[in-house]
Amino acid sequence: MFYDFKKIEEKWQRYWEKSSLFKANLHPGHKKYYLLEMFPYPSGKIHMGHVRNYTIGDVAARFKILEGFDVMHPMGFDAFGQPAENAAIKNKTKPGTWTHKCIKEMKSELKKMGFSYDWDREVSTCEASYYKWNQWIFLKMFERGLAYRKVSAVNWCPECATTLANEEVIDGGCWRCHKKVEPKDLEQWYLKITEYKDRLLEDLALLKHWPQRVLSMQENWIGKSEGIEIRFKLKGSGAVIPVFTTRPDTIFGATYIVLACEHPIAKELIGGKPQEKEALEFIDKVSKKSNVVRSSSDVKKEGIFTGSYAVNPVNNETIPVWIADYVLMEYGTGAIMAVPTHDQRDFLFAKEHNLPMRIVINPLACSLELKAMNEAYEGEGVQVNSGKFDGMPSPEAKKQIAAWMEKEGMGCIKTNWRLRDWLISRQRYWGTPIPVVYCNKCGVVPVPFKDLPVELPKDAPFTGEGGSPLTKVKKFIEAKCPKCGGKSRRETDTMATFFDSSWYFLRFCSPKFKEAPFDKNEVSYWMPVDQYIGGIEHAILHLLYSRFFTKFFKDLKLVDFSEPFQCLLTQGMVLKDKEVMSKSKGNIVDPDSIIKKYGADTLRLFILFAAPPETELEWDDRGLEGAHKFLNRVWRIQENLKEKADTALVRFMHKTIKKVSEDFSAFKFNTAIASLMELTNAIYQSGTDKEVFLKLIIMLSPIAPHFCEELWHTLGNKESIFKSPWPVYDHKMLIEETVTVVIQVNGKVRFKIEVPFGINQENVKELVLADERLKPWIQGKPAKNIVVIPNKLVNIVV
RNA sequence: GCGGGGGUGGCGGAAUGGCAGACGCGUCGGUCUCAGAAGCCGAUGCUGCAAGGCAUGAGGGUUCAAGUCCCUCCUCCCGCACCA
Repeated sequence: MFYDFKKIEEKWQRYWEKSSLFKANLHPGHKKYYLLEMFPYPSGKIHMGHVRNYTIGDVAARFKILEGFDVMHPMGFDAFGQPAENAAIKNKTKPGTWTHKCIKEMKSELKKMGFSYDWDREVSTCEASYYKWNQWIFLKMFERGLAYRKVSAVNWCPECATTLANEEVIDGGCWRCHKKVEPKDLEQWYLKITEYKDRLLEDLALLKHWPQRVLSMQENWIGKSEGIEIRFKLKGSGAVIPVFTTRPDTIFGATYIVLACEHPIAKELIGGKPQEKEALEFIDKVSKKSNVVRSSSDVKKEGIFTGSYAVNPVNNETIPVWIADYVLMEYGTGAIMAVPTHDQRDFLFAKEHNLPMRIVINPLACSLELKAMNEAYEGEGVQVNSGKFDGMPSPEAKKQIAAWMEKEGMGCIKTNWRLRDWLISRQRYWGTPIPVVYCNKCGVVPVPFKDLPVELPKDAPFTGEGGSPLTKVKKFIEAKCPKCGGKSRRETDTMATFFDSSWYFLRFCSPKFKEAPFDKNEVSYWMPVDQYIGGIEHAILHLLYSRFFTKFFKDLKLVDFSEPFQCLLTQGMVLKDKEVMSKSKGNIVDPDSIIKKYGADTLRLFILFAAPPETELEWDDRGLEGAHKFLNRVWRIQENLKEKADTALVRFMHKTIKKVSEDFSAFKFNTAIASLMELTNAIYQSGTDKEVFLKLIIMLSPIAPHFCEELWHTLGNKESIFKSPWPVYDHKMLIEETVTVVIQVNGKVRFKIEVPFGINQENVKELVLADERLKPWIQGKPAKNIVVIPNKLVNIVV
């Protein structure tokens, strides 16, 4: 009664592996298709998120195979990272041992899903044969000044006892453990991603097939803002405070200056002033507040007068200099010019502290009155109180004032960016060693290329006590300086794991290549990735870093494209009871248990049918049973095949081929499945022959591959179903003999008529007007207008 | 605040400006059965006895025709954010 999914799935998984069906081969002149899903961290078990991500990818890959493409569909493991160290401490094992065990387990789970990976290309980032090239890339960057060391206040996660990149800090907390991140002064390695900021921003325009959401997130993150840096001279000393603004049109309304508490000149300014003690206390108080508290916008803006004054260069006005908590040292110059009338934050601050205001822009419709204002006017308008710019529209004044100020030497036009250089040092063991040594004589010395890889020592102690285990391995630390041969100390920090994943898609093209990170020929054949699929959580970090690396390789002339991923699909999350599945919520559905109960094909079918790929998917046990029921329904058809299918069914099949082909190409798997269900329903109505049934099976095969392969062979085929061509539809068969035309009166559907396909407009009109059913609706009134949409609809307006 | 994406039956979700709710789940009914399960067949937006009327977050507009296009507003989700 039920098909034996367990037997079938194991059988075909073995068959596919033995016949190397999914081995990607390079055939110059063929159409290639590189399909990539984000490789997983090997935690040991796959979860529903993986199942969804990889099922979407697998269907796309198998569809392209059937369409005759050379498909490369590789898989590997993002194998470095902290969980392995935690596991090593907990289980008294080694991170490597634990990781390899997890990879083995995870691979076996992936295989149970029947994914069409070319396992010959598997890479794991924790192998020296892989991370050697991380080090190679790092050294190439070092050569070009793109990898450098600097001391700065870094994001420190006390829980993970390591530093974090800006991108890894989310809401002030660590992206992994969510603990509050603290500032800490450390000398660390950075990658100069800011050198590529313009290209990273501009080339977003090339990514026509990326989701708008991801593009705008990247744009936000890079954060370009154009304006002018204005030089305000201090009254007395004549020292200059530079101030960045995007609103030069408001400069004549700048009535005071505000410094960030951390501004280097702040303490200098208050020195010897009557309010010195109070001001120092204020600075101290603010510095103790966390960034999260400081940046919540509903908090009252606090500040204190420094006792010093500056001069507004455009009108030589003397204006006070304040210190306040609402100005950030990290952005711009750490000092702002305050225009309370045209900036809401300045407005609130000025009201609070009784500071002067002046209107310099009037809205087009009315005139502002200082006394009547209860918020700042931030819109466009016409300049007033702005010297020779009075009467000019403010957008024009924005440009002209900036140009004039630059000419007069009052400031310079400048672009500010939010993007910061990428901090890659991590105080961890399970990562790629940064290939440098520190020599007392020669300073920072890179390890020569010929000495790569710098291998991770296998015998580091895992005690769970603070600090990286690498700092305790004497043999590793003690090194010979490559320059002078003298005693030197090896770098014990390792690279952030996002380094590893920033180029793995290139390694897949030639996973065993020994001369370079990748073989240029293979890469020029397979790259760029035609379709990349993964979670939205990587919208910034991983995708931005991968784009950066690709541009770097282009500059090295190792690749000839600027963007690594042509099309991007970000699949939605799998929810249970409207919440993300998680251990802490206890709402996890384990894929393995579903495979045992219903088989992988049912799981694949359900997960594709329940929602479009991009949207969230609500897990539903009953929907899963429905999917299983459908497969059984298809299974039963083979027992009752007819000699010859009806013409109507054959026509419907051609329509289905068209619809499913289009839907698969557009990743609309849910509606493709709906069409296949309709065809199945039609077969149940009229019966079918083998020909039609085999076409149905081929169309279903990317989704339920084991199931379809079994039916395919049962019906007498010898080769794999994935060696057969994708069905083509016959245009002629799409044309029906008769069509149903909807008759509307005044836009409302009243009845329908059957007419021959392609009947001319006049004839349809005649038929309709003569129809008895029309009479009650028009009551003898003459038709004002008759709209005929051929083969579809007639609308009579009376 | 800025940027992006949504809001359609009891539920998941369909609809190149042309029959709103495909397909599935659920529910109800029938068939088969000693009985049940599984199959199979049918019904299922709301309202109304019916003819019909009303329905795509709210309100306006364009159009012969609007879930779809335009305007105003409400609301939810995501990202960035005292970013000057």
